[in-house]
Amino acid sequence: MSSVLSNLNNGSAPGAGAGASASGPSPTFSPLYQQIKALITQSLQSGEWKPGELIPSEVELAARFKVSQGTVRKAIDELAQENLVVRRQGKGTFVATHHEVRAQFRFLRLMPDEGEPHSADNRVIDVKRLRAPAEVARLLEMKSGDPMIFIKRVQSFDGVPTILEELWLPGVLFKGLTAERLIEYKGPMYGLFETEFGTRMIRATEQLRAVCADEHAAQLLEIAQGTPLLSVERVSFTYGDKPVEVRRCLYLTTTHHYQNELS
Amino acid sequence: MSSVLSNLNNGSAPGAGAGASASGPSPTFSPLYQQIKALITQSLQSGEWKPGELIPSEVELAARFKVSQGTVRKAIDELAQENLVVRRQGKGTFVATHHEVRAQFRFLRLMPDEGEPHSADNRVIDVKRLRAPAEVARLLEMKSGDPMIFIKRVQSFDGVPTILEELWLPGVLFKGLTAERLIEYKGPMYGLFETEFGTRMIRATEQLRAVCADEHAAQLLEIAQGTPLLSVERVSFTYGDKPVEVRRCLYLTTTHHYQNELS
DNA sequence: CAGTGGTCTAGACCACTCC
DNA sequence: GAGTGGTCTAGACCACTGG
Repeated sequence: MSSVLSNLNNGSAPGAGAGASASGPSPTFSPLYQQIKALITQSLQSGEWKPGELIPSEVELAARFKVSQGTVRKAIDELAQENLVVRRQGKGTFVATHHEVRAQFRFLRLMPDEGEPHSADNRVIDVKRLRAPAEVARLLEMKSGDPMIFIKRVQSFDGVPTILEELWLPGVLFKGLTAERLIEYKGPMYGLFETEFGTRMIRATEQLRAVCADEHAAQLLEIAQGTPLLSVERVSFTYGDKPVEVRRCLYLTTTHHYQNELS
Repeated sequence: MSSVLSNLNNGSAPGAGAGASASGPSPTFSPLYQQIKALITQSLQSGEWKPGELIPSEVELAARFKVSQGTVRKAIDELAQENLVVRRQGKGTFVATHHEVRAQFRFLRLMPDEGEPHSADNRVIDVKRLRAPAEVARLLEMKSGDPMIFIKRVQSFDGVPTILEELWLPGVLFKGLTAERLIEYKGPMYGLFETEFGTRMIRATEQLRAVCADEHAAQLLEIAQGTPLLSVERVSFTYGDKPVEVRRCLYLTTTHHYQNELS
């Protein structure tokens, strides 16, 4: 009947209301739409519906979960708001993907002071297999010394080197990742991760600081040592709030700036 | 009857649906709940309900606007999401205010690298009446030379000068603002603006860059000239997306960082 | 206890998209 | 036209808050 959900609709009329009922000392309850949301998220995570694909319609999901369309709708509303899915009127609801202009700029806040953002051209400096340093391991909730993939690259805009990035990825999740794959791949790196390695970045936290370019950074960015740079340390998370990427970026902010909205 | 709204409910059954009907070449339509949202926003802006106060209940608003409670609910949902209003179950819906811990950190993203954020102590350096420079006027959609209030202050954490700010405010809106008022006032500056001058900051945009401390900044922050600083240029907006503050901050990021969420 | 927001349902009509 | 998400209603029960 009521599937696995803690819904208690039986015979009688409409009106349900989740929450505790008379029976059972069950400790925690969550609203029905939250449970639906969790179920849908599971299907997304498991790859039952892949990025870019259409998910079942609201009516179909309502039937599957034996709840009203309104409840499914509220669940999907929240998923859409968290950018896990995208609603398109008349078409349906799609799994979000990093292969869209739309999603690109959520994770790249560096904008030119004037004019529209150009696409960067990427120069891969290095791709190595390394052991996780203590700090990286801590941030990714792994053990120090676990196998990792380390990537260093420089991004240029209009031929001007502007971003120097160093990434750490869990070796287990990104086994076949090589410099060649990175170089030949067209499009955003998170798109590559998503389609080739089945790991989709959902959200990230960043810590920003102003620092001076050391000799190494100065050389790669072709600037004077001591030039002020914007340091951005990012931790990215996939489904289930699992951290899967540590990234340390240095942005040259002479003709660009980091754009942020406080709302 | 149907008030001022473009709702077309008459006699018949339930089910309404906004949008164009047979009559009239009316060009633009917006959903009912958007119109309700706009009306509520007007009441907030006009000061009919002041920050911290309780607004009428959903049922009361539904009656007033002659729509269903669900429609009012959707309008308020969006207002809550935009932080214009705060819902409290069992109590009611309140006008958001800057006099809450909750609201403080939305507009101050600088966090200590370790430990909990302390409250800053503020040292007002200067409060002047000036004419708007071209750049400030442009950002605030005013005319170059319009009367402005200029504020310069330094904020310290644990006795360490960390933030140097320069603010520009429209003189018309902040007439009675003096150094004394700023100094004697306890609590967040946006709280002062809200209660004393009736201008509530709703959202802001920030542009971040890494720069070097010039002589002036170095002196006030008690650091060496050339120290890298995080430059944050903010424009704040009040109701109706009207820009009412330009702020240029310099953050010392040796023991603090600018925290950001990408989601 | 009454009043508030929070959840859930069922059913209606709408605008949009694609065939 | 059929199918999708988007809006709207009316009514039910719930959890939480306060007197």
